[in-house]
Amino acid sequence: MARVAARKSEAAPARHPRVRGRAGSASSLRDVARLAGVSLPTASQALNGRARISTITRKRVREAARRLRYTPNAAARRLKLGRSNSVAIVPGLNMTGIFSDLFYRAVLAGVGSVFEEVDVRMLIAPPLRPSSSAPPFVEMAQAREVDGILVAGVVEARWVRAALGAGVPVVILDNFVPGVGAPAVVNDNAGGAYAAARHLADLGHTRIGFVGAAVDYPFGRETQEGYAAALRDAGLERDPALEAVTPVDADAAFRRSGELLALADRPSAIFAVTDKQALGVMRAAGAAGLRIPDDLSVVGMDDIELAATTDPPLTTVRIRKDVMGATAARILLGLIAGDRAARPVTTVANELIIRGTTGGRP
Amino acid sequence: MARVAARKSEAAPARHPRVRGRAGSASSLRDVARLAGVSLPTASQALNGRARISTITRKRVREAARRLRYTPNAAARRLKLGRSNSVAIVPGLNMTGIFSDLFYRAVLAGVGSVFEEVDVRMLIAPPLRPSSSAPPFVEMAQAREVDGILVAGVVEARWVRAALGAGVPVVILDNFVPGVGAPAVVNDNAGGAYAAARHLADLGHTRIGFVGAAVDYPFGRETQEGYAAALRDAGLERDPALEAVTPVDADAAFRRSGELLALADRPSAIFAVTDKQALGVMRAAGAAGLRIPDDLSVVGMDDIELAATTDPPLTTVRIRKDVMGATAARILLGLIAGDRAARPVTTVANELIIRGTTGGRP
DNA sequence: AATTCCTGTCAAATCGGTTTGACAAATGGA
DNA sequence: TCCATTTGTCAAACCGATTTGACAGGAATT
Repeated sequence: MARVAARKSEAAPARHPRVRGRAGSASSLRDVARLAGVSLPTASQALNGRARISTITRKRVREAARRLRYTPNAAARRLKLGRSNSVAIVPGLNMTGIFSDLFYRAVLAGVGSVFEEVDVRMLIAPPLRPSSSAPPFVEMAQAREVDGILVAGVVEARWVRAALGAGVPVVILDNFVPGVGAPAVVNDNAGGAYAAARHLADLGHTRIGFVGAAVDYPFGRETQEGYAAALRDAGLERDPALEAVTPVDADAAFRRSGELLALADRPSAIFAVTDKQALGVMRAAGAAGLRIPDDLSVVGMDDIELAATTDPPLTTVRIRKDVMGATAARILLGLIAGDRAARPVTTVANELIIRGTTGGRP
Repeated sequence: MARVAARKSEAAPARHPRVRGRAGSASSLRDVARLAGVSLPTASQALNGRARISTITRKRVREAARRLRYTPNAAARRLKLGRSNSVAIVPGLNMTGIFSDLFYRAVLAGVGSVFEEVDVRMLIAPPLRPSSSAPPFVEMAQAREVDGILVAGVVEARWVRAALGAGVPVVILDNFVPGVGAPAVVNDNAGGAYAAARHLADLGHTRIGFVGAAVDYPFGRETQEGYAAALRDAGLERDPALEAVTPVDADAAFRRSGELLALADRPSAIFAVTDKQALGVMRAAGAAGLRIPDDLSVVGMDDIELAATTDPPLTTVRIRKDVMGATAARILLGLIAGDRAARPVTTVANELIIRGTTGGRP
């Protein structure tokens, strides 16, 4: 029964010499150890530098690793270490996809820069859809496929809880889910709107129009509050006739602001809560024969790329999306590292960018 | 020396009852097997359905798995199976970041839809930078961290070779690297330009201006070729005075096309190779007092979101970025599955979208 | 009743690393 | 010279799954 032994490939040099470089055959630590003439654990230690290894041995192992183009197998390392060194980026319910949303695109640029720096992988999870079954990111948490989860936008509380229950930290971007242990990073919508309206008031405008967004969402509500607070602080009366709520796109804003401008006592300035809407306002001004900023001042919010190239360039409140993203990423890294004391909500301040669409009262 | 045995946790029920549900303690297959009263391999088989397992046992195991919210550990499975079920998306040298580029954003929407469907994870690799050391995606290949790589844009041939050498297939989007075994998916730039110019010729225009891009890149060269071919086929002479090359942005195009329109024998139509440039042309027309399409026809290329909302809406050649992305993804999946016969280059056709900026010759 | 064939289950090996602890050799101190 | 350290290496255990093959016990066949 000579068939018994000969399990270990050590036994005999096999029929063929070892096939190296064949497609699909990465070299393992075992190969490195063999080439360096040391045991497998020694090779591991030599490369990772944890234990007492003689300089000469370490050098031999390093050289062997280099020659074999050795790269540790990611799955093996993850299994042993219990960390995946990667995070999931989850497009929220309000997004059509991570790549299809202008706002999140910018936010994620900030996220990416932070994770790249510390060599953490970013996994794009499939976008959330309303559904009764667990979304993929929950499974990813339970499978320990990721060390942390960053949700961008709207998400159901129970799924966040499920992920946290699996021991995987979650940070929520641009949205706050109360009563769940997940810290959030949001824009200071109220502050931004305040700055915009205040800027117009400071220029001497007394009839300041408002093109807002639906108040059922935090964004719409908060910007309206900021606008109202600015008027109050400037000693101005709010006039419901000057306030409009429209969907967040240029066409809708074009139509509604046209009506505002047709008023006998029309506004001399308009604050639109998004640049897209501001673009619509500008078009409406043109259609009404009003010059900007001489006859009408306009302020937007967001600072989209296009804002700098309109004619005249748009004064706007810049939402620092990259900062939001980077902040969220850093908080998540902290939680992964074991921090327990993350603030429930971190608010990122805006920046007023004064360009050419605002001027003194005519 | 009673300390000897008692390694296996089976031995004694320890001081505390098993801590389940503690944060960070996912349940393993061992837990499931124990709860179901079967051995570990039996549990595995029961869940994966490969072998002969009695219905009753299978049911018991399934139930146990459900109760424990068992999800197989991703790293363990990957290690054993030798596949990671994920692919890397690599932003090419010409991109500032995967999220910062309008073009690739759209392409990646298509990529994402395909991979989501088959439950393959998408890893965003750090953007390439010119450097002598191996970019991250090569290491990811060598570490078998991904099963395949999708490069979007410009990439150095040697790094592609390195990844292929590690046995990981690569597909290149929007660029072709000759002499490397990586299939490419590109847009039919020449065909699109041909369609645009031909459309103008068919409308009766004989002096058709061209606002192109630098010919050192394939895009610039191919669109110019398409334009030239269309004129030739329509029996028109090319006039160098009507052809301009500008950076791909609205301002540059605005200036250069202004010069074209100032010519005594000005063009009655202009084809700009990108929508951004076409926007500049439209502005130049406005500045020169020319009405569109009555005095000047304009065609762009790309079909950016904005194109549909200009005044009048822009006639353009739609680059089907989502199709490009989906095609590349499918080819990559094929290669991962073992296909050997992928076409070196797959060209995706464009679509002429006729809107309001083109009309018959004045 | 003896033999063959299924069925259902499990022990053991494996994927490729990391880490603990044992041990031999070299060094230092008395 | 002898004992106590220190230093360098390796054997073995482990992470959490999958898969092969051995082995009982029951059913079917002769």
